[in-house]
Amino acid sequence: MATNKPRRVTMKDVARHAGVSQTTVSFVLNGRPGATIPDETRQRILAAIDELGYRPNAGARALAAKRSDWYGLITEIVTAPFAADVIKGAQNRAWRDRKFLLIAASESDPAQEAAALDQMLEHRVEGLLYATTWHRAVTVPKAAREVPTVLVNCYDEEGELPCVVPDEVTGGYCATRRLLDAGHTRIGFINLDPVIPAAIGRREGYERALREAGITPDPSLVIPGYATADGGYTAACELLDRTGADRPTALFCGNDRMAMGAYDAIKERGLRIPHDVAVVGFDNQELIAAYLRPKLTTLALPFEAMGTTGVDMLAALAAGQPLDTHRVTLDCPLLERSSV
Amino acid sequence: MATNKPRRVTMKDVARHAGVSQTTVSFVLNGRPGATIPDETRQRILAAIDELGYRPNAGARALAAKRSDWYGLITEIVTAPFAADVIKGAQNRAWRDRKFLLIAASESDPAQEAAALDQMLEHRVEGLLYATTWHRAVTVPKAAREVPTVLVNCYDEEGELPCVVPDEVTGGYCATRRLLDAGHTRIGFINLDPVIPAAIGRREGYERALREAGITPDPSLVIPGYATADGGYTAACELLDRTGADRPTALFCGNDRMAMGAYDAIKERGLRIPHDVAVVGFDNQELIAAYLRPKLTTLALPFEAMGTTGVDMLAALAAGQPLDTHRVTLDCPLLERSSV
DNA sequence: GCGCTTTACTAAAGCGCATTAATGAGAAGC
DNA sequence: GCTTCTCATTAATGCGCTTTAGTAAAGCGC
Repeated sequence: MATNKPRRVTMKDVARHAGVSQTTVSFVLNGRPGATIPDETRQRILAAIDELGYRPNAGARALAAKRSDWYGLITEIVTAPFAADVIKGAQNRAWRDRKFLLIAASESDPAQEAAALDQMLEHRVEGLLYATTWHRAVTVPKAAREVPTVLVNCYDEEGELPCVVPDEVTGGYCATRRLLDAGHTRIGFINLDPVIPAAIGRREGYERALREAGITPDPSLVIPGYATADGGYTAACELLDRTGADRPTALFCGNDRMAMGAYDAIKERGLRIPHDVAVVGFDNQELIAAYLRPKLTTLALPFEAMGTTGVDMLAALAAGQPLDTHRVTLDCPLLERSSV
Repeated sequence: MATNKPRRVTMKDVARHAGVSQTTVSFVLNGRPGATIPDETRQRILAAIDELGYRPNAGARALAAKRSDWYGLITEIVTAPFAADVIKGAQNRAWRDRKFLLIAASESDPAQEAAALDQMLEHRVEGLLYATTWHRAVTVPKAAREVPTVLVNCYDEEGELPCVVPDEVTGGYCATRRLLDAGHTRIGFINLDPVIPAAIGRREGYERALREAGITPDPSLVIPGYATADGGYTAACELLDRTGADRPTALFCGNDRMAMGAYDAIKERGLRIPHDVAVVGFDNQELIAAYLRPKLTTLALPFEAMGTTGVDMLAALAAGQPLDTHRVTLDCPLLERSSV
């Protein structure tokens, strides 16, 4: 059933209704500099637009102006709260610049990712944001080179593409520093998988903070664990079952889920948080951090800020400006709650 | 600095390179039925496309074909995990139909919402999905009437717009039924704010399940609470502090956060889950439900399914087909864990 | 060889807009 | 009264594509 479409109002209709040419309408709409339009005419045109309910056709405009006003955002998994924050940040900044975000989830499937990328390029995106849920090296599909691209929360091995990533070192430093400031000197560090950037960077920050405080890092206090509550539980048990002065009085956990497990281990032993053992987490997962008892002091990854910064970098690149920093790092803010 | 753009390859370039007309290239690309194109020619054209790295221009295509292939999705808050699931479902289904999703967050700000809607209409979306994070009545901006619109997880008071919502009644029924099947006869119901659809529907289901089991619902067992862990804790205390046979042996909680609070109240009293008190939650918030001890049996809201169904309804509407159901309800699946 | 159909292809119009070059009207200058 | 200039406006072109209305050539039956 071809439901005879009512044919949308076009600029020409507006022009006729206002008794001017289509060009004049276009000038009014785009605030053409160099074209002087008396207020009387402008009002007449605006009135016509209003009366007819005219809406510019973004596609036609893009075609004629050779600007799409689109940015593409490819993210691994839409569902992850992390990804959502990146989207939020990017979206807000993009709309501010009157750009639109074309969002696609790759769902970690290369085929789907390639398809998404194709679609974006066919929509003539003026730039591409490529975001991951966890900080790591990625291989970006070649097609992405056709357009300015910024990596968010990841980087390419070759270092060819600009990126914006969290400052893991400073994150580890801040967490440790917070515990040192609270008087702790034996600080256990339940780290993530030691080969990933987060684990490497945070450990570096952890050790730096200790050295600055005149403490020689004790490698036996750093143990890796699976990034789950169980993993945190197991690792915490190992640290807490040491005897006497050997036992840490504070734990810095690789993420909030691990901190959740650590809480269990601590409580099981009749120890109190933060009196006997202080805990700092990482990730600031609201549902965990804010609802654990006591509430968890943790560091947040700057997802939203990475989203906005990514768009800013893209805007610069798309405008042909050189970036002053090829690799931007953003701080991980410390969120004070009650576990230290 | 106008970095002289290299001018993209167009269909005309492909045509020239393959020694055919632009029309023929178009026919090949669109698999025109009725046009017969010998394989030899088709291959020549495909080769040319490949060699030149041609990509169709989606905007131009939309303009000429008068189809945008866009659907718009307006959601309250991108950040909420709920919204992410709707996006995921809608996105997947849309891509399957070779449609694209233009996603915007209204962030509960009417001005931003209106702006987003304008942008969508200017991009000539062929349909609109309007989604909320919690099931309720909404007032949709008038402009949405310009295009087929489906409400997701919400409805309009007038009942004019088609919608897809969770079946709260069946949800409440299933939860209660599960507890009845486990042998419980005094089931406390810590409900959400009694005026919202979720609370009303679930209570109806709760009472129906009881009656079916030959139990007369005891209104004193139903108490509303704030939708937080604290709210759940307070309500649970009230129920659990009743004496003897008056005390419920099972709790059905309005959401997982409230269940989390209820857990605390139960454990505080030295009662065990599920032996002394069984608990069923709602929402299936992974971070809570899967990590509570014992893991929480809960119902999931069908966000992803609502997303896909919404797109399906939109597709039907956009094709001019009548919907067989104006108001689609989707079941809330029960997720068995260990709290019953 | 004739008319007819089928096959393989194309010219041209136009989608709704931005943009360039141009034009007519009036004001200013002499 | 004439030119020159500014102001307000527009005709016309084309962005890259789809689609309609064709046409030239080949194939076929008789």
